[in-house]
Amino acid sequence: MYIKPTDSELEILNYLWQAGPSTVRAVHDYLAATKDVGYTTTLKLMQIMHDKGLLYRTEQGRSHIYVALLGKEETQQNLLGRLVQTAFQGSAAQVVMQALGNHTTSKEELDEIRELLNNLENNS
Amino acid sequence: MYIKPTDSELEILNYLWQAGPSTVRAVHDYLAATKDVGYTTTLKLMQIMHDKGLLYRTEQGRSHIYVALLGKEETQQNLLGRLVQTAFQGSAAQVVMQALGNHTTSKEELDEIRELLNNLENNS
DNA sequence: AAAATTGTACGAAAAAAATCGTATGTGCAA
DNA sequence: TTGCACATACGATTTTTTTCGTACAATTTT
Repeated sequence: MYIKPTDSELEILNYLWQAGPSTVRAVHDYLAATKDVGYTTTLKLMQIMHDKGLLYRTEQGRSHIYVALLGKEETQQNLLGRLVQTAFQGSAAQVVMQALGNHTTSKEELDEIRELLNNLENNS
Repeated sequence: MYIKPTDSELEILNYLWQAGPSTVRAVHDYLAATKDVGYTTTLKLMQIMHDKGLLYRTEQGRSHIYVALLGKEETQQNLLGRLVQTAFQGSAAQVVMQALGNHTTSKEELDEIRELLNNLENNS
């Protein structure tokens, strides 16, 4: 059974996926840029994530370096899958339609999707 | 600012969207069919949702009839939009690709998506 | 009419998440 | 060497969500 990261945890994971192994300080600076939060709050969150097995950490001098243990794509898949089940009655097509209809997407991306569509049809 | 329904609230909303105006009893029977939960728990949840403005209710004899105040599509859009932002860096195309790649979708649905794709491209 | 059933209200507690203050240790600079 | 900067640990609190027991009223059954 997968663990569902909370919204706060996801913010931290996003940073770690993008930045790679990081200190609490780095993560905190990133979070503090967009919201009002204390350093110890970020620290505690990351400690809890470590306890839960969401993060690995190693000592570096007198601070710690944290690494995400969940993969980005794996987590996206997990979260998307949940949403499909809980809010879209399991219909991926509905999700796709809504996603396409309500968010702007470039021509290149649309072409990419079209290609994927063709591949799917050929292999079924 | 939109209110994000919790997972439990979403289960109730799903039933109300599908069944229309319903009593707590009806909702509870539905929930109890798939999970172990007490009647007063469902009652309280619906009372809280009423307090939050997620449900409207009217008296019917000595019981209440509840109606969802959030629209289904509106809520789906809201939840999907959040996921796009929080887990997919705002890229709807990524969501589409993952949704298509990892869930089975019928030929009819794929065709429907393709058509939408064409419409999008023509109007941009 | 008495008893069982079925409904709401309400308080409280349990569980999960998020927040922060304080203590404490270590390295570095004045 | 004294003190400031900065790191973790940890406990406590607050907030949100979920759960349920108990009280009480109305209806239905026996």
